[in-house]
Amino acid sequence: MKNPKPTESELEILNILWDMETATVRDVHEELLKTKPGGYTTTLKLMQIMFEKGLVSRDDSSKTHIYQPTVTRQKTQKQFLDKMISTLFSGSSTELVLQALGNQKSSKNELDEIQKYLDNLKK
Amino acid sequence: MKNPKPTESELEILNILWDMETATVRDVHEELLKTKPGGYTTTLKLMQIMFEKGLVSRDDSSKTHIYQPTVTRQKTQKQFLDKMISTLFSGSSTELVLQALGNQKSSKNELDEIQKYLDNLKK
DNA sequence: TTAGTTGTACGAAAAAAATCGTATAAATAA
DNA sequence: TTATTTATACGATTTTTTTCGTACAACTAA
Repeated sequence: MKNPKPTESELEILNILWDMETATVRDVHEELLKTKPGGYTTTLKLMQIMFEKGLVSRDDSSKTHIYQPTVTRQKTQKQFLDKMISTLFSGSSTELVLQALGNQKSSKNELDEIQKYLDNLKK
Repeated sequence: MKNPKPTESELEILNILWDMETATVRDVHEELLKTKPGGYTTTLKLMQIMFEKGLVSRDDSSKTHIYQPTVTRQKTQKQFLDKMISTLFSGSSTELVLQALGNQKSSKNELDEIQKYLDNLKK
């Protein structure tokens, strides 16, 4: 599979890897435990599967392997956004944006930032 | 379960129901076939499960049951957006909006619409 | 050296989701 | 009436995802 869509659990792990840049299974597992119970080997297995799928790479030169994400946060965000726009917003990113803006209200600063961005886009 | 998160397949069916307002299993199945192969009973089973979950209601007064979505497109959009914002955009809807705007470029008209919306929000 | 600790590999079980076959009842056509 | 078509119900199987137990190797401390 070229761009395998990460599963829910894999996404949690990717999030940690994106923050840490580089991490061992234990690092990731400890971080996961903060929000979700589970055994160490579960995390290990997941990361092994992610390695097989090519979602992460690893340095196995020493006993404790060191993992890195191979997909970027941005790319993955885009992957999920695109999917969502097509299946839930009939292909209209505008619809999604309006809905997202309506949902949680952003601060004035954030709105300004978006407007600035829009002005740029329009030029 | 109060607000069960529809699965991928259930979402496809909901999309059809949202468009048709009301539909039989056959209606839905025929529509599904246009984009995805599969047997009739598969669709039937899925819709039965959705009924059990409360995602759809049905009128079974005649032999051929007539289904309706019980969740709105909007509510479901919000449900998935919220999930996505929290797991993939560290809780920032602004980040998501910027990313969505950057991805596919919207037409000038759409951008205007968003700006108008923003102006309204800021007041 | 030997016991304990920490790590990976791997298979298998459990859980969740999707698919389908078969039975059967109701409607329809001949 | 009888055969055919068209539905639902429902259990079973398959597939995908998640979880975990066990074996074993490498490192660490005594």
